[in-house]
Amino acid sequence: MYTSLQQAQWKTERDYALESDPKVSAPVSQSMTPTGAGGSDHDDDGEEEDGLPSTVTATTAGVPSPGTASQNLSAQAAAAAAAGSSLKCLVCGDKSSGVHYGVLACEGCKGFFRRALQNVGDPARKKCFYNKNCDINMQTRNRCQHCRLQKCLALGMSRAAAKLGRRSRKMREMIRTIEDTQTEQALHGLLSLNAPDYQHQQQQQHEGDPRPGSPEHLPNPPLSSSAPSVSASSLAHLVQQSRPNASSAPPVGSGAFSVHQDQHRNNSNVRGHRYDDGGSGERQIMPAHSHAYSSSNSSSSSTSANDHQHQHHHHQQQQQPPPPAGSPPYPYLPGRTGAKNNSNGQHPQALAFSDVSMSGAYQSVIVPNEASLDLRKKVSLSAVEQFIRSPIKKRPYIPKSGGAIPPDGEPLSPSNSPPSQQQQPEHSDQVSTTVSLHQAHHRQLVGMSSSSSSAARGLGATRGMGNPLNPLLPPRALGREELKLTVPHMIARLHDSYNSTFTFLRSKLSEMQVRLAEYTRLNTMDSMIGKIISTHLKAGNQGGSVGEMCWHHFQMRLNRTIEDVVCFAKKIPGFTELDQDDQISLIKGGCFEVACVVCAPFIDAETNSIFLLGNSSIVLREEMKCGFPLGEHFVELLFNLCNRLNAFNLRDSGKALFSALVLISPDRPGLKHREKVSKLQELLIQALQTDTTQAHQGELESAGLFPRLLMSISSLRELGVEHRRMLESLKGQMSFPHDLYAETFDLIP
DNA sequence: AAGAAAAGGTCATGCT
DNA sequence: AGCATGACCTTTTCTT
Repeated sequence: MYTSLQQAQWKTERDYALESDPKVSAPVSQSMTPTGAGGSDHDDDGEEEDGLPSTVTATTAGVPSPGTASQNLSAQAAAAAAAGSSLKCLVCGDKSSGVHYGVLACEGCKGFFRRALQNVGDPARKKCFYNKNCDINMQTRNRCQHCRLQKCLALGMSRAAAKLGRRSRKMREMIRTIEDTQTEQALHGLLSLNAPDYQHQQQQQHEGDPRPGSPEHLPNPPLSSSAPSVSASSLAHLVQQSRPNASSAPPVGSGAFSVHQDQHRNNSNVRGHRYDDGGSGERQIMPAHSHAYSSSNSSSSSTSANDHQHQHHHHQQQQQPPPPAGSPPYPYLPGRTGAKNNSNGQHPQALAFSDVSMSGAYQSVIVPNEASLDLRKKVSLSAVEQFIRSPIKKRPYIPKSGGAIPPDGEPLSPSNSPPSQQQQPEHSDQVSTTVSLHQAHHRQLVGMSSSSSSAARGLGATRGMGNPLNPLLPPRALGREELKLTVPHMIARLHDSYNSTFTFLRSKLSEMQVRLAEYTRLNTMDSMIGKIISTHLKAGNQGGSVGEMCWHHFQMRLNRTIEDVVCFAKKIPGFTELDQDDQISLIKGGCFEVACVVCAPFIDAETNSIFLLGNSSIVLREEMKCGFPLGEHFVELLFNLCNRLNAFNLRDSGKALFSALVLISPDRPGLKHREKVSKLQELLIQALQTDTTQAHQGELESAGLFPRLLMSISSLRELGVEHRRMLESLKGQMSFPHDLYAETFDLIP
């Protein structure tokens, strides 16, 4: 589909001119002269740095195929009509030409990101001259390379993620059925994880080129390794022990929870040694993980992106307030792309995010004037356009967040239109999206099969529907059991469960803040003193490297969190109704990833450090890398992903729903009844979307939050794969003293 | 084997 | 002149 679509979208003014004459279907011959100079070595940098082999294209001075272009253009009209949609670039809102580097992107952003990967250009230009929160849309995308790149990365663009872009037609259709265009992009990673071909892909990775440190080519641990060996395991015991009567739904409310929790805690105490954190009596932190930008297999992007960031920050350090060391948190928060009217009255970029169009029926809403979208070449630009178009530096750009007055009296940019105006389209579209999801759910409830076009129909039918706050309630009376599986119930229940389960968060986060303040103050006084004290603070680290100390705390925290995850999982409505072996499979498969979500706040982007709960010490990223058995790459992924998750600024309810969604994945190995898990997952998706829409209503950052969350699931998965892979390689070389951890990850010899 | 999809290359264009 | 951009192209990889 994308082929025809992209053909339809590659229109320059020349094409429009040609189209005006229907007889002229062939493009002006622009014979590409293959210079043969090709053989670009650009990728070499990235490959060395990020450990990712780039796809080296053999540039055989190709023979231009004259027929191709003609065929392309002659098919344009039909293709456009058939496609019936105008997919938007998630970065800038321009017309997308397909999925590039894992993200629906236009040719411009594709090329931009490619050059970024190739590390082409002056790094100084990658600097943001504003507040690192520049709005990126079609008109402004050339103003700030830094923010554009950051947005690309935040959306999950990476060389490695590109592989997720190739999926079967069947898969693509399935995705489209489920969601609107924008969310489809976000679901991309999630659903592809569920797809059989994902596992196949993992198998291939396992068998494939094992390049150390390169998740893209990591030999994954055998999938069977994560399949549950249920019988008599302590994990199974945990699940069984506090398992509520499967025949009766667990009551909503803390009472029932506390019983389970108590059981759970008591049980923990029995294995008290596992929680011994060196005498502090505190639970330790388990570092989470991540990836500041790339989604899946982000390694490649992460590296090359890091390269950029490092260069970028090197420059910044000379001219601007010191940025955080290493990869800073992505400053471009989702919502910075809020709807705005640009000077041409063209469509606000936010529409790219809120583009719910699945069919041509909505295209007009998204792209009122196609021709106006073509901004390049030979078009005489208006003064305003020229102002907007001219790139980097000279432009006095007014960042949205600051709301500052333009430095030299320029008129306010369109980005400064009142929030109410900006958010209106976003909100309404989100509502529509939500409604379409609800309808899909309802179809399931009533046993209807969904067709590929049903989403679009549903969307059309419900556009403008009222009551945005409760669009998900099924329009029919529900039985008691069904009532339990409604979105509002799910949100309320999980919110409670999250807070009652991960009780260490509040106190430990406060402690972390105190430590961080102390740490920052000392570092400000004197970096050397700070370093010394930092090292001193790492008490209990006797002899070994900081990385080894982190490893100790990492295992303890994870060991403990696995229990919490079991507890939390059982409070997910519908979870205990799953097959018991499936419950264990889900927990085994997802506990690490949930732990990452829960513990992400203990990574601080500003200081680029992690807070160890066990001894309350602050450890810098670089310090942790030294001797950490899971490898430097793992630490990189961990920090980047945590920073990315933290940037979402999720409320507790959002974290709870997101954690649950991470856990309830029908692709986990060993599942017997995937369809049941799949249904539960779908409900969680709806709940998460509803919650993020409502909880972040009115926040500029909320635009695109939901899709970004979904996309980050693939990053989490990637980190989980890396975690298992590294454990596999360590298996025979060290002992794992924490039983639950060892059992969960099949480390027991 | 054919077709689809995406990566990567080339170069006209416009800006500094 | 040098550089960034993006439209259009070929090549490669994957799916059917």
